[in-house]
Amino acid sequence: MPWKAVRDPYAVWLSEIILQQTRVAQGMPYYERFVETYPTVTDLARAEDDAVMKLWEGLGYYSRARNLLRAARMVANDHAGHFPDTYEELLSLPGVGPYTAAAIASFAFDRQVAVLDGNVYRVLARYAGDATPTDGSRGRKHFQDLVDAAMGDTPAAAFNQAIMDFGALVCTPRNAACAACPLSAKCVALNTDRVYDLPVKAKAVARRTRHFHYLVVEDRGHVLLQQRTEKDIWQNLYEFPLIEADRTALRVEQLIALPAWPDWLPPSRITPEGRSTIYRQILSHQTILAVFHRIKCEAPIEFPEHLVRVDRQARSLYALPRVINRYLEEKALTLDL
DNA sequence: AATTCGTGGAG
DNA sequence: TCTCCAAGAAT
Repeated sequence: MPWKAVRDPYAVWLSEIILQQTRVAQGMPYYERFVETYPTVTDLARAEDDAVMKLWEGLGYYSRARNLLRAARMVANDHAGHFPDTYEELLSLPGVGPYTAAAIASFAFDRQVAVLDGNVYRVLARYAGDATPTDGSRGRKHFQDLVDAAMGDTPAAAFNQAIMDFGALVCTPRNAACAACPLSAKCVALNTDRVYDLPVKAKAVARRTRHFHYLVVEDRGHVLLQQRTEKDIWQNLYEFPLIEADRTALRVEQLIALPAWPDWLPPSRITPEGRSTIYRQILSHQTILAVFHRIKCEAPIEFPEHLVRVDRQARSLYALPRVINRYLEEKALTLDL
């Protein structure tokens, strides 16, 4: 990884935020773009919210982007552009939790703290044959104790990098390299044939299905977008005006009758121009079924403040959820009709 | 403490 | 198509 030898706290922090719940291959291009666009934390602190969201577009878990900017502004304004160098102070930054604080403290400042991430859970649970559920506060405390003991006085930066690399390259979730593993003789999981039963997670993921009807309102060659502000998915991202319903099998003529139909879009002034196929977007806890309805405005309409009538710069300015971009790409629509 | 927050790759 | 889950954090 390009940042592996780097000790710059900004680079370490940025890469660790990007890699939260994210594969290296997926996060790498984002890291490159961020350091290129914002070489220092001060540069990032001066950025516009929408610009940072746009750079984060497609990476998911967008609270990371919002907290990234909040934290950058705290470092720039409250710490004179210098990252705090202790675990506790790092933990106080928005978006920096126990794992990330330990990673920055050890990699950037040589503090003697051990990281606990998905790799560490897996390596320790297997090696010790430990079936304590890793989700939940009790499991977290337990495995933190184990990794603290395992690290001992070994220099933290080297130990943390090594145990995570070991989990990522040898003791992998599937197809672990047990035959080549230097710990195989003492690995309890291997010697009791439980490698793929560990680690244990107590809870399973439950997904609910939601039905989104997007109104692609074309007004004299432009399109209307609105920002998501509710405490819900995709907060701060932009999307077409949305009507959420209980099913996808609805046409504009039926949507008009719903209470959720926007009052600024009078049915008398529009012409429905057909609906898209159903787009499915799977999130961690939801399945979104989205239908796009093209609607032509016959006469100019007035719309509320929270809507933006986008010109040809739209796609370079506004961060959109993947499902919106997939629709635009498939339709070869650039928003600048 | 339990839920919720995206997206994509692998099997 | 379906499940798992990836250098977790906030609420």
